[in-house]
Amino acid sequence: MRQLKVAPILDDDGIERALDRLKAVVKERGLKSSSTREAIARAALRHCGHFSVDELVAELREGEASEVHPATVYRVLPLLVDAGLLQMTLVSLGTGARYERAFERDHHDHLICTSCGKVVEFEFEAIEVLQRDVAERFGFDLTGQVHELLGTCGACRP
Amino acid sequence: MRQLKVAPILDDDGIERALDRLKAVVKERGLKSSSTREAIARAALRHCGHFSVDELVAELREGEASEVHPATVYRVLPLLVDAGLLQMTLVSLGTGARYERAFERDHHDHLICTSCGKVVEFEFEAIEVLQRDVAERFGFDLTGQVHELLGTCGACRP
DNA sequence: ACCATCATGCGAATCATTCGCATAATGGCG
DNA sequence: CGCCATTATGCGAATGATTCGCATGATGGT
Repeated sequence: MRQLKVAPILDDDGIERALDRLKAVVKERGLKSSSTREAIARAALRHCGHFSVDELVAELREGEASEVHPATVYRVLPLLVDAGLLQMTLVSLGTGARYERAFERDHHDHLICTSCGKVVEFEFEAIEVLQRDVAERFGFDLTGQVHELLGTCGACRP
Repeated sequence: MRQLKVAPILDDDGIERALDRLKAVVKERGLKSSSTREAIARAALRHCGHFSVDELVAELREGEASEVHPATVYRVLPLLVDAGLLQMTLVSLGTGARYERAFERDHHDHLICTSCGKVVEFEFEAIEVLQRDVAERFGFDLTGQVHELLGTCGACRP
């Protein structure tokens, strides 16, 4: 088990690789390219931590795509998830979806303090092995998972 | 690891024990008793599987509490969760909260087919041990968790 | 019984997300 | 290179779950 540092920034080459992957998915589905979608992908990939749709929209408006409409972002994000660029996280907090980069990044789970909101990211291969065992045992093809541990951190306890 | 059958019905004695626990929490927080809250608790505890807020409201309207307002149910459910009578589940499906009984029931996780919606409940002590390890390692007091495995079941694959 | 406090019903308000539609961009094909 | 079918986008309205504010009713300690 190990705690993960903040995810390293994805360098320019990494971004290109991610966009290539996106293009592949776009082609495979018979979709068309679009600069807005690419801008959304770039803005999302820039992030090191978790971000909300609103934050992403705000950043895009400041920068490359001053006209993006939230609806468009809502339409594009699932595609980025399918392409493996992002994953949805912190579902258990309930207040709107949050995303984080999944491309070229170790898979990890979250430990969340329900009192102060602190989030610890950890990677624990042993758990993943067991998860795969479960899926196999029941004949499932594992495609995703939500695994969030909720509790009270040391600082929030008397 | 073992698959769980449908949860057994909680018998009358069990329901009384659950209500006692609820009363204890109510007292401890300086709240007051109420027949509506008890009716909501009873209706919720009757369920063997997962249920939505709407379903619960509908049942209450048919039965013991024909006047309950959804807002009240929304207010009461978190208390029942805190008291350990219920837990929120199937968060990853996204469409509104679902609950299930947690009182006098083995803890378990869910394996969900994203294609047909089938849900397999399983209990896997080894995973829980590791979860506790993680919490301890980071100084957290574990109070809850969301653990849902998503995939495609055998029947939904070619 | 009295009174402060909590619980409830109700409808309006919120908030994230989705939809419908009109318009713009894209890409394959002639 | 330009046409046409198809996809992408912006926009604002619609949705759907959940929450809020408030007036009224129930509860429990004194």
